[in-house]
Formats: sequence, C-alpha cells, structure tokens
Amino acid sequence: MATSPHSQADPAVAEPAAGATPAFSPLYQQIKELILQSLQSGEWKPGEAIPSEMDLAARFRVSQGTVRKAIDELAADNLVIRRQGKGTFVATHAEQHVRYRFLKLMPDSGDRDSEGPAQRAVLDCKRVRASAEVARALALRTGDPVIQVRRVLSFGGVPTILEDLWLPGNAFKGLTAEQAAGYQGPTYAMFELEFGVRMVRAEEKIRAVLPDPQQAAALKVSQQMPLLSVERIAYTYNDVPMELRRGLYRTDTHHYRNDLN
Amino acid sequence: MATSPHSQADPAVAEPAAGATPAFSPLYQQIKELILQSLQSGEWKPGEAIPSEMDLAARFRVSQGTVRKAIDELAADNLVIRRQGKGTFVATHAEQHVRYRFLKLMPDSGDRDSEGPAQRAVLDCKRVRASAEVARALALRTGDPVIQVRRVLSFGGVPTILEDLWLPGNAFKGLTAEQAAGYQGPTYAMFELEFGVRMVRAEEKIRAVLPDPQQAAALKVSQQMPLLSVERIAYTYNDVPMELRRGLYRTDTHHYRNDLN
DNA sequence: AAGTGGTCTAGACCACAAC
DNA sequence: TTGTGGTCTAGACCACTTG
Repeated sequence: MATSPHSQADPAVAEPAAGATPAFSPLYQQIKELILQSLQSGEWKPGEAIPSEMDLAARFRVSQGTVRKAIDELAADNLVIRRQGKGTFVATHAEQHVRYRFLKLMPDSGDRDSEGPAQRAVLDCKRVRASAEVARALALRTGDPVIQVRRVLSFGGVPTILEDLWLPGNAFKGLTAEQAAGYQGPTYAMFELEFGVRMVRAEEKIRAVLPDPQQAAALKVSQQMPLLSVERIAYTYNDVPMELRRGLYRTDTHHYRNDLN
Repeated sequence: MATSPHSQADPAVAEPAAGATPAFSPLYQQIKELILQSLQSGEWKPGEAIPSEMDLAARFRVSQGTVRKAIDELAADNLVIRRQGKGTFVATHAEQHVRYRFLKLMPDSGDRDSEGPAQRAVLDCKRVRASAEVARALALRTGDPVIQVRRVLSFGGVPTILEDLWLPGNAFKGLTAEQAAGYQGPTYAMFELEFGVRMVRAEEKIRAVLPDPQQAAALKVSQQMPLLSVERIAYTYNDVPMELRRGLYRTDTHHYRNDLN
C-alpha cells in the first residue's frame, strides 16, 4: 500500500501509478470511491440494500471501521441511507420523507404536507436542438439533441410554478408528455425508474424578474407581478450535469426557504 | 452509566433522573453537549484553540475516540474548525475563507473575491420598540427595546443591497452607527468581538417584490425593478434568535446562489 | 436467535506544524 | 523532538429489526 498505513492483509485497492504525483488518499476514501463506482454502475439500485459493513470489509480486505467511515461520508452526501437493524440503502427520490428534496418553495402558512401534492400540467414536451446556453449547462455541444418539457405546477388549484426542463436527448430518449404528466410522485423518482438517472445534487441561481406575456398567461398572473426565477442544474454521479431547469415561482402565497449553517 | 455501555472508569457525565423517561443518548452526544456548554459560556473564545482531544478525553474520563466523534459533529455544524497539527479552534466569522458565510449573493461573473469588499453606508441606527412581528421573530415581547439598523451595501460603487437589522436591545446595548459602519470585515465578526454574540446558523425566506418609493430611492433603481426580498433570522447557541434581517437584493448584476444536496 | 448498524475502547502509527 | 489532529485495526457490547 503506497497510499495508506498498515497493510496487514493487503487491502484490495489499486496502487497509484509509480513515478507520477502519487495521489495520496486515506484508505477509507479509496473504499468510498469503490462503493461510489458500484452505485454508479448500478450494481445496487435505488432503494435496494447494499452489502453489510462486514461483507464490504471482507470484500475490500479492510476493517469494518474503515468501511464504516466510508459509508458515513456517503450517508452525509445523501447517496445512501442507514437504517439501524436493517441495513444501508441506496438513496432514492421516491421516498416519503425525502420527497421533493430539491424543491425549496414552501407555503407561507403550514407545511408542504398540509398543502397536499402538486397538480402537474405538461404544456409541451418536444425534442429540440441545444442552444449555446443549454449546451453549456449540460456539457453538450450546441445543436445536440435535447428534450424540453414545459409544465405548470399548481397547489390547491392555483398555478404556482412554471418551469422548463432540458434533458440530454441521449439519456432521456423516448420521454413522452404522458410520462412526464402521468407519473405519481417526484419527477426525479421517475427519472430513476424509467431512465436509470439518479440526481445527487444541484445548484440554483435565483433572481427576481417580471414575467413576459406568455409566462404571465401560463401562471394567470399580471405582468407586473414580480416572480422568483430559479435556474437549476442537477447533477448525477461524478458531477455530470443531467438537467437544466428554469422555474418561475409565485411568491405571494409561497416563499423559497433556505437554511444556512 | 444508565445511558451508555461500558463504564470502565465512570465517565464524568450526569445521570438522567431515575423514574422519568430516561433520556437515552450515546456517550459522545453527552460529551458534545458538555463541549457545547463550554463554547456557549465563553470558556473558549472565537478563534481560540479548545483543549486537545487527549485533554478533553482525560477531563471527561472517556476515550479519545469518543471525544473525537463529539468534535466531528461540532465541526460538521461549523461550530469548531479542525487544523491538523495545530489543534481545534472555535469557529469565527472573522476569517478569510469563511467570511460572509451567510451571504449567498454572488456577482454574475467572477467570484466574490474578484469583486472586492462591499462598501457599507449606514442610513440609520436607532433604539426602537419591537413591533409584534419583530418581537415574534426575536422571541421578545411586543414593545421590548430593539436596535434597528438600516444600511446599504455597494459593490464597485453600485448600491446592491438595502437591509434592515433588528437586534435585541439587551444584548446589543450601546451599538452605534459608527460601530456598524466603521468595523472592517463582516458585521457578524463585530458582533462576536464587541458583544460576545456568535451567530451559528440562520434561516432565510426569499420572495420577489417591487420596492416602495423609499426603497427604490435608497438603491437608486426604478420602482418597476423586481428585487429579491430576503428575510433572515440568525440564531446563536441553543437556537436563540438574535437577529432579524430584511434585505432587498438587486439581481440584475448578481444572483442568489444555493447548493442543494 | 441471528443479523444489521451504532457505540466504545485501547493501542499503534501517520501527517502536519511548531519549536 | 514534541504535540496535534487523522487513520486504521481488533474486539466487545448495545440497540434495533426480522424471523
């Protein structure tokens, strides 16, 4: 082991190339990387249990404590969920208590549960060519095939969110308006189930804007009503961008909530 | 030890009351709580080193690994910063790389460093009585003394943020406009230094709004320009609210950036 | 009872910083 | 050289879930 101390039984991890800068990293980081690769390759699917800590320790020939620390970090990254007595499970957007993890819009009074689920109306779902902007966000080339979805989310019958989604055409080949509208539960859960694409993190840029006539009409609001513009890029494993989303949020009855630590 | 296994040398932690529901919690959580109390009581000040893991282990009569896990959580909560080879330090808002931890407004191009520090202009700083709304946010009673500060932050000479701060009158007795304007560095660092108040977390509610005439004038923008309304409640230890802040952000040259995990 | 994650300990050694 | 945090191990036992 060039990259970690104690090689009592030769952990089954790769040696760094000799000569070059020897990418030092602790054993548990290497284990984390290996588990990550298995997650990514789909060896264990969202919602399924991964092998027990003891099993993984045996597989990688390290102590249980080292595997534990690796999994601790994966759990901190929300890639995996630990359940005492049951096992460790691949995280998924399809669960009750983690649903709409990325949606920070909250009703001004009460919580999201009291409000009930959003009604989805898909206005459009078509195959287009990536604009320069969309291509940059999705790490594609201008003109590459992209699927664009436009939809409105309503709460209690009130149109509240208008958003456009852009998805890489390759990974999401065959996505239809019916799929986008009909699936029960978070759209990201549908992406996992139907396309094997799991979003693990996202970045948002938020602005205050006025809607153009078309947008105002879709939300049934005046053109003078200021709206929250939320541009999101969602990433799957390995920081690969898989979705660009531009949303307009009404904030007269809702607000965007953020916790700072 | 009623709440943890292994009492080899009787860890110096309190026993839960007999009879009542025995507040089970692991040893390291109890240690974390004890360290937290010392932080809160000011036994170690922001920026100072806390005792080494070995010292704390000896003090609390537990193993170093247990102290380590307690400190790990404190570090994850940003209450403390670990520095290999040097020690563990009480976190502070006065450091380069953690400065403006709570300010999520970024210039559209470049990062915050390229933009340089904000210029502060304090428009007002006065003692007032808490309105019902302010009192609720700060866990005070309506009419309690509160200090209100109104200021404008400019970047490169352009007024970008207009904000009002409300602070509990008791804890911030004697705060002057000169202090608010003159201090170099984050306002939260000044709070630590001058008033011994350290903000550890915050919640924000964000909306899109149009400014009233006075607000538009202070920011030198049209009343038709949509602005980001950011309402923040900042908390010190123990979830005690110590600041209510209402900001209006220009988002034509900047954006509010948020990372979702 | 068996299996899983969760806690705790003790001891060894590494990496880094300061003297 | 010393002291600090960081890593790794091995073993014991606890808490929770399932059969």
